[in-house]
Amino acid sequence: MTVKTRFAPSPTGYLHIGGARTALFSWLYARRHGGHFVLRIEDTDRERSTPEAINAILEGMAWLGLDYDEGPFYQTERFDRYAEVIDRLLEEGRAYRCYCSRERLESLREAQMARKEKPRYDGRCRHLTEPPADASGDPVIRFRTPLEGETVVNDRVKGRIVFANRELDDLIIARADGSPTYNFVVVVDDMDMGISHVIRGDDHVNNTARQVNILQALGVEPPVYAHVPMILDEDGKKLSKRTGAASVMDYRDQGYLPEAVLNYLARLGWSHGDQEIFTLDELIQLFDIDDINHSASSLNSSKLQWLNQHYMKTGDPAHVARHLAWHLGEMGVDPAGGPSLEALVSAQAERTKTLREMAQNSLFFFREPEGYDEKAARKNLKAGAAPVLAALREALSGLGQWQTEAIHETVSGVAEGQELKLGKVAQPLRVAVSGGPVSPPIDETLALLGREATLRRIEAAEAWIAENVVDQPQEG
RNA sequence: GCUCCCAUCGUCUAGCGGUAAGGACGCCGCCCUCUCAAGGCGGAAACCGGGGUUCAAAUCCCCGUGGGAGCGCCA
Repeated sequence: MTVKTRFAPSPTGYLHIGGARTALFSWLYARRHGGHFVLRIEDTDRERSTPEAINAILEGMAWLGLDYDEGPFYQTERFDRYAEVIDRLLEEGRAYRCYCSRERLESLREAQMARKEKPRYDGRCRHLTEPPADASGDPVIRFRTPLEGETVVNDRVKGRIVFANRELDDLIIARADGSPTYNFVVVVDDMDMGISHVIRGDDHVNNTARQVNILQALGVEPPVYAHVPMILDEDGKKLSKRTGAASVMDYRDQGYLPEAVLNYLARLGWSHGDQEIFTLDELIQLFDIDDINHSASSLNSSKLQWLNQHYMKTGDPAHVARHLAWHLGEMGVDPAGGPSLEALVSAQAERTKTLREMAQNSLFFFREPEGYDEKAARKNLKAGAAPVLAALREALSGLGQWQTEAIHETVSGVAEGQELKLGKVAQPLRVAVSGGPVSPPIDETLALLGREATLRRIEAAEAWIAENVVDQPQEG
Protein backbone atom coordinates (compact mmCIF):
# COMPACT_ATOMS: atom_id res chain seq x y z
CA MET A 1 0.00 0.00 0.00
CA THR A 2 1.26 3.45 -0.89
CA VAL A 3 1.48 5.57 2.20
CA LYS A 4 -0.17 8.94 2.02
CA THR A 5 -0.65 11.11 5.07
CA ARG A 6 -2.07 14.54 5.44
CA PHE A 7 -2.09 17.50 7.74
CA ALA A 8 -5.42 19.25 7.70
CA PRO A 9 -5.53 22.37 9.85
CA SER A 10 -8.40 24.79 9.89
CA PRO A 11 -7.17 28.32 9.24
CA THR A 12 -8.70 29.98 12.25
CA GLY A 13 -5.47 30.85 14.02
CA TYR A 14 -1.75 30.27 14.02
CA LEU A 15 0.04 27.01 13.54
CA HIS A 16 -0.28 25.61 16.98
CA ILE A 17 2.55 23.66 18.59
CA GLY A 18 0.25 20.63 18.91
CA GLY A 19 -0.70 20.91 15.27
CA ALA A 20 2.95 21.18 14.39
CA ARG A 21 3.60 17.89 16.11
CA THR A 22 0.83 16.07 14.28
CA ALA A 23 2.15 17.59 11.09
CA LEU A 24 5.63 16.34 11.98
CA PHE A 25 4.41 12.84 12.77
CA SER A 26 2.45 12.70 9.54
CA TRP A 27 5.38 14.08 7.59
CA LEU A 28 7.81 11.62 9.18
CA TYR A 29 5.55 8.68 8.53
CA ALA A 30 5.20 9.58 4.87
CA ARG A 31 8.94 10.16 4.49
CA ARG A 32 9.72 6.95 6.33
CA HIS A 33 7.69 4.94 3.89
CA GLY A 34 8.55 6.83 0.77
CA GLY A 35 4.98 8.05 0.55
CA HIS A 36 3.32 11.38 0.06
CA PHE A 37 2.48 14.08 2.54
CA VAL A 38 -0.51 16.27 1.76
CA LEU A 39 -1.40 19.68 3.12
CA ARG A 40 -5.07 20.44 3.16
CA ILE A 41 -6.64 23.60 4.48
CA GLU A 42 -10.00 22.94 6.12
CA ASP A 43 -11.67 26.24 5.47
CA THR A 44 -15.31 25.29 5.17
CA ASP A 45 -16.15 27.62 8.01
CA ARG A 46 -16.12 30.85 6.09
CA GLU A 47 -16.93 32.82 9.21
CA ARG A 48 -13.77 31.92 11.05
CA SER A 49 -11.25 31.17 8.32
CA THR A 50 -8.89 33.99 7.44
CA PRO A 51 -6.18 34.53 4.85
CA GLU A 52 -3.85 35.65 7.65
CA ALA A 53 -4.27 32.31 9.36
CA ILE A 54 -3.57 30.48 6.12
CA ASN A 55 -0.36 32.42 5.73
CA ALA A 56 0.59 31.79 9.33
CA ILE A 57 0.19 28.05 8.79
CA LEU A 58 2.21 28.05 5.59
CA GLU A 59 4.88 30.18 7.25
CA GLY A 60 5.07 27.84 10.23
CA MET A 61 5.38 24.78 8.03
CA ALA A 62 8.09 26.45 6.01
CA TRP A 63 10.04 27.52 9.08
CA LEU A 64 9.99 23.99 10.41
CA GLY A 65 10.95 22.65 7.02
CA LEU A 66 7.92 20.41 6.68
CA ASP A 67 7.42 20.31 2.96
CA TYR A 68 4.44 18.72 1.28
CA ASP A 69 4.15 16.71 -1.89
CA GLU A 70 0.58 17.69 -2.63
CA GLY A 71 -1.44 20.75 -1.87
CA PRO A 72 -2.19 22.98 -0.25
CA PHE A 73 -5.72 22.00 -1.12
CA TYR A 74 -8.59 24.22 -0.08
CA GLN A 75 -11.93 22.72 0.76
CA THR A 76 -13.74 25.83 -0.31
CA GLU A 77 -12.63 24.99 -3.85
CA ARG A 78 -14.21 21.56 -3.71
CA PHE A 79 -17.83 22.41 -2.96
CA ASP A 80 -19.05 20.98 -6.25
CA ARG A 81 -17.55 17.66 -5.40
CA TYR A 82 -19.14 17.61 -1.95
CA ALA A 83 -22.53 18.46 -3.44
CA GLU A 84 -22.13 15.58 -5.82
CA VAL A 85 -21.48 13.10 -3.02
CA ILE A 86 -24.35 14.46 -0.97
CA ASP A 87 -26.71 13.97 -3.89
CA ARG A 88 -25.53 10.43 -4.23
CA LEU A 89 -26.12 9.75 -0.54
CA LEU A 90 -29.57 11.31 -0.81
CA GLU A 91 -30.46 9.19 -3.82
CA GLU A 92 -29.30 6.03 -2.15
CA GLY A 93 -31.24 6.81 0.97
CA ARG A 94 -28.12 7.08 3.10
CA ALA A 95 -28.94 10.66 3.89
CA TYR A 96 -32.13 12.65 4.27
CA ARG A 97 -33.46 16.16 4.52
CA CYS A 98 -34.24 17.43 7.96
CA TYR A 99 -36.66 20.30 8.43
CA CYS A 100 -36.37 20.67 12.16
CA SER A 101 -35.87 24.25 13.21
CA ARG A 102 -32.90 25.36 15.27
CA GLU A 103 -35.35 26.20 18.00
CA ARG A 104 -36.73 22.69 18.12
CA LEU A 105 -33.23 21.25 18.15
CA GLU A 106 -32.30 23.60 20.93
CA SER A 107 -35.19 22.66 23.16
CA LEU A 108 -34.67 19.01 22.35
CA ARG A 109 -31.11 19.28 23.60
CA GLU A 110 -32.16 21.09 26.73
CA ALA A 111 -34.79 18.52 27.55
CA GLN A 112 -32.30 15.70 27.07
CA MET A 113 -29.73 17.38 29.25
CA ALA A 114 -32.36 17.91 31.92
CA ARG A 115 -33.07 14.19 31.77
CA LYS A 116 -29.30 13.57 32.07
CA GLU A 117 -29.22 12.02 28.66
CA LYS A 118 -26.63 12.50 26.00
CA PRO A 119 -27.92 15.24 23.71
CA ARG A 120 -28.56 13.97 20.19
CA TYR A 121 -30.96 14.29 17.30
CA ASP A 122 -34.10 12.25 17.81
CA GLY A 123 -34.58 11.27 14.17
CA ARG A 124 -37.88 13.02 13.69
CA CYS A 125 -37.32 13.64 9.97
CA ARG A 126 -35.54 10.36 9.36
CA HIS A 127 -38.53 8.69 7.77
CA LEU A 128 -40.17 11.60 6.05
CA THR A 129 -40.89 11.11 2.38
CA GLU A 130 -41.84 14.70 1.73
CA PRO A 131 -41.51 18.01 3.52
CA PRO A 132 -43.81 18.35 6.50
CA ALA A 133 -46.65 20.84 6.18
CA ASP A 134 -45.18 23.16 8.79
CA ALA A 135 -41.73 23.19 7.21
CA SER A 136 -40.21 26.63 6.98
CA GLY A 137 -36.86 27.47 5.51
CA ASP A 138 -34.38 25.25 3.73
CA PRO A 139 -33.65 21.82 5.17
CA VAL A 140 -30.28 20.55 6.32
CA ILE A 141 -29.02 17.18 5.17
CA ARG A 142 -28.43 14.50 7.76
CA PHE A 143 -26.54 11.26 7.42
CA ARG A 144 -28.62 8.20 8.17
CA THR A 145 -26.54 6.49 10.83
CA PRO A 146 -27.21 2.78 11.36
CA LEU A 147 -29.52 2.31 14.35
CA GLU A 148 -27.95 -0.88 15.54
CA GLY A 149 -24.69 -2.71 15.59
CA GLU A 150 -21.33 -1.28 16.42
CA THR A 151 -18.58 0.55 14.65
CA VAL A 152 -15.06 -0.59 15.33
CA VAL A 153 -12.04 1.62 14.92
CA ASN A 154 -8.71 -0.16 15.00
CA ASP A 155 -6.63 2.74 16.07
CA ARG A 156 -2.89 2.36 15.59
CA VAL A 157 -2.09 4.07 18.85
CA LYS A 158 -5.13 3.45 21.02
CA GLY A 159 -5.93 -0.02 19.86
CA ARG A 160 -9.42 -1.37 19.21
CA ILE A 161 -12.14 1.12 20.05
CA VAL A 162 -15.76 0.05 19.84
CA PHE A 163 -18.69 2.43 19.49
CA ALA A 164 -22.32 1.32 19.74
CA ASN A 165 -24.11 2.87 16.79
CA ARG A 166 -27.05 3.73 19.00
CA GLU A 167 -24.76 6.18 20.75
CA LEU A 168 -24.32 8.04 17.49
CA ASP A 169 -27.01 10.25 16.04
CA ASP A 170 -27.78 11.42 12.56
CA LEU A 171 -25.22 14.13 12.07
CA ILE A 172 -25.71 17.07 9.75
CA ILE A 173 -23.55 16.78 6.66
CA ALA A 174 -24.81 19.88 4.87
CA ARG A 175 -26.12 23.10 6.30
CA ALA A 176 -29.33 24.78 5.23
CA ASP A 177 -27.31 26.93 2.84
CA GLY A 178 -25.99 23.78 1.22
CA SER A 179 -22.43 24.04 2.53
CA PRO A 180 -20.98 20.78 3.78
CA THR A 181 -19.79 20.23 7.34
CA TYR A 182 -16.55 18.97 8.79
CA ASN A 183 -17.22 15.30 9.43
CA PHE A 184 -18.44 14.95 5.92
CA VAL A 185 -15.77 16.86 4.00
CA VAL A 186 -13.01 15.10 5.89
CA VAL A 187 -14.34 11.80 4.74
CA VAL A 188 -14.76 12.84 1.13
CA ASP A 189 -11.32 14.42 0.99
CA ASP A 190 -9.52 11.56 2.64
CA MET A 191 -11.26 9.26 0.22
CA ASP A 192 -10.64 11.35 -2.91
CA MET A 193 -7.05 12.10 -2.01
CA GLY A 194 -6.26 8.51 -1.30
CA ILE A 195 -5.14 9.11 2.27
CA SER A 196 -3.87 5.84 3.71
CA HIS A 197 -3.06 6.97 7.25
CA VAL A 198 -4.88 9.60 9.22
CA ILE A 199 -2.66 10.86 12.03
CA ARG A 200 -4.43 13.49 14.10
CA GLY A 201 -5.11 14.65 17.63
CA ASP A 202 -7.13 12.35 19.83
CA ASP A 203 -9.78 15.00 20.26
CA HIS A 204 -11.04 13.42 17.05
CA VAL A 205 -11.55 9.86 18.28
CA ASN A 206 -15.21 10.39 18.96
CA ASN A 207 -15.71 11.65 15.43
CA THR A 208 -14.09 8.65 13.92
CA ALA A 209 -17.01 6.29 14.30
CA ARG A 210 -19.26 8.72 12.41
CA GLN A 211 -16.66 9.10 9.70
CA VAL A 212 -16.24 5.37 9.35
CA ASN A 213 -19.98 5.00 8.98
CA ILE A 214 -20.06 7.56 6.19
CA LEU A 215 -17.14 5.85 4.50
CA GLN A 216 -19.01 2.57 4.68
CA ALA A 217 -22.11 4.15 3.17
CA LEU A 218 -19.87 5.32 0.36
CA GLY A 219 -18.54 1.81 -0.04
CA VAL A 220 -15.00 2.77 0.77
CA GLU A 221 -12.45 1.11 3.03
CA PRO A 222 -11.50 3.48 5.88
CA PRO A 223 -7.91 4.65 6.18
CA VAL A 224 -5.72 3.61 9.07
CA TYR A 225 -6.34 5.91 12.00
CA ALA A 226 -3.74 6.95 14.54
CA HIS A 227 -4.92 9.33 17.23
CA VAL A 228 -2.09 11.00 19.04
CA PRO A 229 -2.58 12.34 22.57
CA MET A 230 -2.87 16.00 23.31
CA ILE A 231 -0.07 18.31 24.32
CA LEU A 232 -0.57 20.17 27.57
CA ASP A 233 1.17 23.29 28.82
CA GLU A 234 3.81 23.31 31.55
CA ASP A 235 1.19 23.08 34.25
CA GLY A 236 -0.54 20.14 32.67
CA LYS A 237 -3.38 22.37 31.52
CA LYS A 238 -4.85 22.71 28.12
CA LEU A 239 -2.65 24.82 25.84
CA SER A 240 -3.60 28.41 25.34
CA LYS A 241 -1.90 31.51 23.99
CA ARG A 242 -1.83 32.86 27.50
CA THR A 243 0.48 30.28 28.97
CA GLY A 244 3.52 30.94 26.82
CA ALA A 245 4.27 29.95 23.30
CA ALA A 246 1.47 28.19 21.51
CA SER A 247 2.29 29.27 17.97
CA VAL A 248 5.39 27.79 16.35
CA MET A 249 6.41 31.26 15.22
CA ASP A 250 6.60 32.27 18.87
CA TYR A 251 9.33 29.67 19.22
CA ARG A 252 11.26 31.28 16.43
CA ASP A 253 10.84 34.67 18.04
CA GLN A 254 12.02 33.34 21.38
CA GLY A 255 15.23 32.16 19.80
CA TYR A 256 14.82 28.48 19.10
CA LEU A 257 16.34 26.73 16.14
CA PRO A 258 13.83 24.83 14.01
CA GLU A 259 15.82 21.62 14.36
CA ALA A 260 15.62 21.94 18.15
CA VAL A 261 11.88 22.41 18.03
CA LEU A 262 11.54 19.46 15.68
CA ASN A 263 13.67 17.22 17.89
CA TYR A 264 11.78 18.34 20.95
CA LEU A 265 8.40 17.76 19.35
CA ALA A 266 9.41 14.37 18.07
CA ARG A 267 10.38 13.25 21.56
CA LEU A 268 7.16 14.55 23.04
CA GLY A 269 4.89 11.56 22.93
CA TRP A 270 7.22 9.43 20.90
CA SER A 271 10.45 7.72 21.83
CA HIS A 272 13.08 5.35 20.62
CA GLY A 273 14.67 3.67 23.63
CA ASP A 274 16.85 6.08 25.57
CA GLN A 275 17.84 8.26 22.64
CA GLU A 276 17.21 11.96 23.04
CA ILE A 277 19.04 13.59 20.16
CA PHE A 278 17.89 12.80 16.65
CA THR A 279 18.87 14.20 13.31
CA LEU A 280 16.04 14.59 10.86
CA ASP A 281 17.34 11.63 8.90
CA GLU A 282 17.37 9.49 12.01
CA LEU A 283 13.82 10.49 12.77
CA ILE A 284 12.73 9.56 9.30
CA GLN A 285 14.45 6.25 9.63
CA LEU A 286 13.22 5.45 13.13
CA PHE A 287 9.79 6.99 13.43
CA ASP A 288 6.96 4.56 13.89
CA ILE A 289 3.38 5.01 15.00
CA ASP A 290 3.71 2.01 17.29
CA ASP A 291 6.14 3.94 19.48
CA ILE A 292 3.76 6.81 20.12
CA ASN A 293 2.63 7.18 23.71
CA HIS A 294 -0.93 6.72 24.84
CA SER A 295 -1.15 9.57 27.27
CA ALA A 296 -1.05 13.34 27.01
CA SER A 297 2.25 15.08 27.64
CA SER A 298 3.21 18.42 29.08
CA LEU A 299 5.53 20.92 27.50
CA ASN A 300 8.83 21.44 29.28
CA SER A 301 10.66 24.54 28.14
CA SER A 302 13.88 23.77 29.99
CA LYS A 303 14.29 20.59 28.01
CA LEU A 304 13.65 22.49 24.81
CA GLN A 305 16.30 24.98 25.89
CA TRP A 306 18.75 22.21 26.54
CA LEU A 307 18.13 20.82 23.06
CA ASN A 308 18.39 24.26 21.56
CA GLN A 309 21.74 24.87 23.18
CA HIS A 310 22.86 21.47 22.02
CA TYR A 311 22.10 22.41 18.44
CA MET A 312 23.71 25.80 18.82
CA LYS A 313 26.86 24.18 20.17
CA THR A 314 27.10 21.31 17.75
CA GLY A 315 25.44 22.67 14.63
CA ASP A 316 27.27 24.16 11.68
CA PRO A 317 28.33 27.62 12.95
CA ALA A 318 27.48 29.16 9.60
CA HIS A 319 23.96 27.81 9.86
CA VAL A 320 23.51 28.98 13.43
CA ALA A 321 25.03 32.32 12.45
CA ARG A 322 22.31 32.87 9.86
CA HIS A 323 19.67 32.49 12.53
CA LEU A 324 21.63 34.70 14.89
CA ALA A 325 21.78 37.36 12.20
CA TRP A 326 18.01 37.36 12.02
CA HIS A 327 17.71 37.96 15.75
CA LEU A 328 20.33 40.68 15.70
CA GLY A 329 18.36 42.30 12.95
CA GLU A 330 15.24 42.14 15.10
CA MET A 331 17.19 44.06 17.74
CA GLY A 332 18.16 46.74 15.28
CA VAL A 333 21.73 45.60 14.83
CA ASP A 334 23.49 45.42 11.51
CA PRO A 335 25.78 42.40 11.84
CA ALA A 336 28.04 43.78 9.14
CA GLY A 337 29.51 46.24 11.58
CA GLY A 338 30.81 43.65 14.01
CA PRO A 339 32.84 40.49 14.39
CA SER A 340 32.39 37.31 12.41
CA LEU A 341 29.05 35.82 13.38
CA GLU A 342 30.42 32.33 13.09
CA ALA A 343 33.16 33.13 15.57
CA LEU A 344 30.58 34.74 17.79
CA VAL A 345 28.43 31.61 17.70
CA SER A 346 31.41 29.50 18.68
CA ALA A 347 32.18 31.81 21.57
CA GLN A 348 28.62 32.20 22.85
CA ALA A 349 26.90 28.91 22.18
CA GLU A 350 28.01 27.25 25.37
CA ARG A 351 26.83 30.10 27.53
CA THR A 352 23.42 30.88 26.05
CA LYS A 353 20.26 28.81 25.72
CA THR A 354 18.59 30.63 22.88
CA LEU A 355 19.56 32.67 19.85
CA ARG A 356 17.74 35.58 21.34
CA GLU A 357 19.83 35.38 24.48
CA MET A 358 22.93 34.98 22.35
CA ALA A 359 22.07 38.10 20.39
CA GLN A 360 21.23 40.01 23.54
CA ASN A 361 24.49 39.06 25.23
CA SER A 362 26.45 39.92 22.12
CA LEU A 363 25.10 43.39 21.63
CA PHE A 364 28.26 44.97 23.06
CA PHE A 365 30.26 43.58 20.15
CA PHE A 366 28.24 45.78 17.84
CA ARG A 367 27.66 48.94 19.80
CA GLU A 368 29.06 50.71 22.82
CA PRO A 369 27.61 49.46 26.08
CA GLU A 370 25.04 51.87 27.47
CA GLY A 371 26.70 52.51 30.80
CA TYR A 372 27.92 49.85 33.17
CA ASP A 373 25.99 47.25 35.03
CA GLU A 374 25.73 48.91 38.42
CA LYS A 375 26.70 46.00 40.57
CA ALA A 376 29.52 44.92 38.29
CA ALA A 377 30.94 48.44 38.20
CA ARG A 378 30.77 48.84 41.96
CA LYS A 379 32.67 45.60 42.37
CA ASN A 380 35.20 45.87 39.59
CA LEU A 381 35.66 49.47 38.54
CA LYS A 382 37.07 50.63 41.83
CA ALA A 383 39.93 53.03 42.31
CA GLY A 384 42.35 50.16 42.49
CA ALA A 385 41.35 49.08 39.00
CA ALA A 386 42.62 52.25 37.39
CA PRO A 387 46.30 51.30 37.31
CA VAL A 388 45.40 47.81 36.16
CA LEU A 389 43.41 49.17 33.27
CA ALA A 390 46.17 51.58 32.42
CA ALA A 391 48.69 48.77 32.36
CA LEU A 392 46.39 46.68 30.21
CA ARG A 393 45.85 49.51 27.80
CA GLU A 394 49.53 50.05 27.43
CA ALA A 395 50.38 46.38 27.02
CA LEU A 396 47.57 45.75 24.58
CA SER A 397 48.26 48.76 22.45
CA GLY A 398 51.76 47.48 21.88
CA LEU A 399 50.63 43.99 21.03
CA GLY A 400 51.89 42.83 17.66
CA GLN A 401 49.16 40.45 16.66
CA TRP A 402 45.60 40.91 17.82
CA GLN A 403 44.90 37.23 18.38
CA THR A 404 43.45 35.22 21.19
CA GLU A 405 46.63 33.55 22.28
CA ALA A 406 48.71 36.70 22.25
CA ILE A 407 46.01 38.60 24.06
CA HIS A 408 45.84 35.89 26.66
CA GLU A 409 49.56 36.10 27.29
CA THR A 410 49.43 39.84 27.52
CA VAL A 411 46.60 39.87 30.02
CA SER A 412 48.24 37.24 32.20
CA GLY A 413 51.48 39.15 31.88
CA VAL A 414 49.83 42.27 33.28
CA ALA A 415 48.37 40.20 36.12
CA GLU A 416 51.77 38.88 36.99
CA GLY A 417 53.30 42.30 36.75
CA GLN A 418 50.75 43.67 39.17
CA GLU A 419 51.05 40.58 41.35
CA LEU A 420 47.37 39.95 40.96
CA LYS A 421 45.39 36.83 40.23
CA LEU A 422 44.11 36.70 36.69
CA GLY A 423 40.57 37.25 37.87
CA LYS A 424 41.46 40.57 39.40
CA VAL A 425 42.62 41.77 36.02
CA ALA A 426 40.22 40.02 33.69
CA GLN A 427 37.08 41.05 35.49
CA PRO A 428 37.60 44.82 35.47
CA LEU A 429 38.63 44.47 31.86
CA ARG A 430 35.49 42.52 31.13
CA VAL A 431 33.28 45.16 32.68
CA ALA A 432 35.17 47.84 30.81
CA VAL A 433 34.67 46.30 27.40
CA SER A 434 31.28 44.61 27.78
CA GLY A 435 29.59 46.83 30.33
CA GLY A 436 28.67 43.83 32.45
CA PRO A 437 30.02 40.93 34.44
CA VAL A 438 29.51 38.22 31.84
CA SER A 439 31.17 37.53 28.53
CA PRO A 440 33.10 34.79 26.76
CA PRO A 441 36.69 34.24 28.01
CA ILE A 442 38.38 37.62 28.13
CA ASP A 443 40.97 36.81 25.47
CA GLU A 444 38.32 35.63 23.02
CA THR A 445 36.17 38.60 23.87
CA LEU A 446 38.92 41.06 23.09
CA ALA A 447 39.91 39.22 19.95
CA LEU A 448 36.35 39.42 18.68
CA LEU A 449 35.91 43.01 19.72
CA GLY A 450 39.07 44.24 18.00
CA ARG A 451 41.95 46.37 19.19
CA GLU A 452 40.46 49.73 18.50
CA ALA A 453 37.22 49.24 20.38
CA THR A 454 39.03 47.49 23.20
CA LEU A 455 41.47 50.34 23.79
CA ARG A 456 38.76 52.92 23.47
CA ARG A 457 36.58 51.19 26.05
CA ILE A 458 39.44 50.70 28.47
CA GLU A 459 40.14 54.37 28.24
CA ALA A 460 36.51 55.18 28.80
CA ALA A 461 36.48 52.97 31.88
CA GLU A 462 39.52 54.73 33.24
CA ALA A 463 37.82 58.06 32.72
CA TRP A 464 34.68 56.73 34.37
CA ILE A 465 36.65 55.65 37.41
CA ALA A 466 38.40 58.99 37.60
CA GLU A 467 35.12 60.77 37.48
CA ASN A 468 32.99 58.55 39.67
CA VAL A 469 35.29 56.81 42.06
CA VAL A 470 38.27 58.97 42.75
CA ASP A 471 36.68 60.96 45.57
CA GLN A 472 35.07 57.98 47.19
CA PRO A 473 36.73 56.52 50.24
CA GLN A 474 38.93 53.71 49.07
CA GLU A 475 38.35 50.22 50.19
CA GLY A 476 41.00 47.60 49.51
C1' G B 1 -25.11 13.46 32.68
C1' C B 2 -23.84 9.99 28.63
C1' U B 3 -19.89 7.91 25.34
C1' C B 4 -14.76 7.37 24.45
C1' C B 5 -9.58 7.85 25.91
C1' C B 6 -5.56 8.02 29.52
C1' A B 7 -2.52 6.84 34.30
C1' U B 8 6.12 4.90 35.81
C1' C B 9 10.62 10.24 39.23
C1' G B 10 8.49 17.59 39.13
C1' U B 11 8.67 16.97 33.44
C1' C B 12 9.74 13.87 28.77
C1' U B 13 10.15 8.71 28.83
C1' A B 14 12.42 3.05 28.79
C1' G B 15 9.93 -1.20 30.45
C1' C B 16 6.19 -5.24 27.03
C1' G B 17 5.41 -11.74 33.61
C1' G B 18 11.16 -12.67 36.91
C1' U B 19 15.21 -5.56 36.55
C1' A B 20 18.88 -3.15 42.46
C1' A B 21 12.47 -0.09 37.95
C1' G B 22 16.91 2.39 33.18
C1' G B 23 17.84 7.16 30.47
C1' A B 24 17.06 12.52 29.61
C1' C B 25 15.72 17.67 31.22
C1' G B 26 15.53 20.23 35.67
C1' C B 27 17.27 20.25 40.86
C1' C B 28 21.33 19.45 44.78
C1' G B 29 26.71 18.50 45.87
C1' C B 30 31.85 18.12 44.33
C1' C B 31 35.73 18.93 40.55
C1' C B 32 37.47 22.35 36.74
C1' U B 33 37.73 27.79 36.29
C1' C B 34 39.34 35.06 34.47
C1' U B 35 33.07 35.96 34.73
C1' C B 36 28.95 33.26 33.02
C1' A B 37 28.64 28.87 31.13
C1' A B 38 30.04 24.30 29.13
C1' G B 39 32.17 19.72 30.75
C1' G B 40 33.31 15.59 34.33
C1' C B 41 31.82 12.89 38.71
C1' G B 42 28.18 11.88 42.44
C1' G B 43 23.14 12.42 44.68
C1' A B 44 17.82 13.01 45.86
C1' A B 45 13.49 11.72 42.99
C1' A B 46 8.38 7.37 40.26
C1' C B 47 5.20 2.28 39.16
C1' C B 48 -2.66 6.36 41.57
C1' G B 49 -5.63 2.80 45.01
C1' G B 50 -8.03 -1.98 45.75
C1' G B 51 -9.11 -6.68 44.21
C1' G B 52 -7.99 -10.76 41.19
C1' U B 53 -4.92 -14.24 37.42
C1' U B 54 0.00 -16.44 38.23
C1' C B 55 5.20 -19.90 41.43
C1' A B 56 6.03 -14.61 40.09
C1' A B 57 3.17 -8.64 38.44
C1' A B 58 4.96 -1.61 36.79
C1' U B 59 3.74 -5.21 33.01
C1' C B 60 -2.52 -9.32 32.11
C1' C B 61 -8.04 -8.77 33.92
C1' C B 62 -11.86 -6.19 36.90
C1' C B 63 -13.50 -2.21 40.02
C1' G B 64 -12.55 2.39 42.03
C1' U B 65 -10.09 7.25 41.95
C1' G B 66 -8.08 11.07 39.25
C1' G B 67 -7.24 13.57 34.57
C1' G B 68 -8.73 14.49 29.44
C1' A B 69 -11.82 14.50 24.98
C1' G B 70 -16.49 14.37 22.48
C1' C B 71 -21.77 15.09 22.74
C1' G B 72 -23.02 22.24 17.21
C1' C B 73 -26.35 24.08 10.75
C1' C B 74 -17.26 24.60 14.63
C1' A B 75 -13.27 22.19 12.83
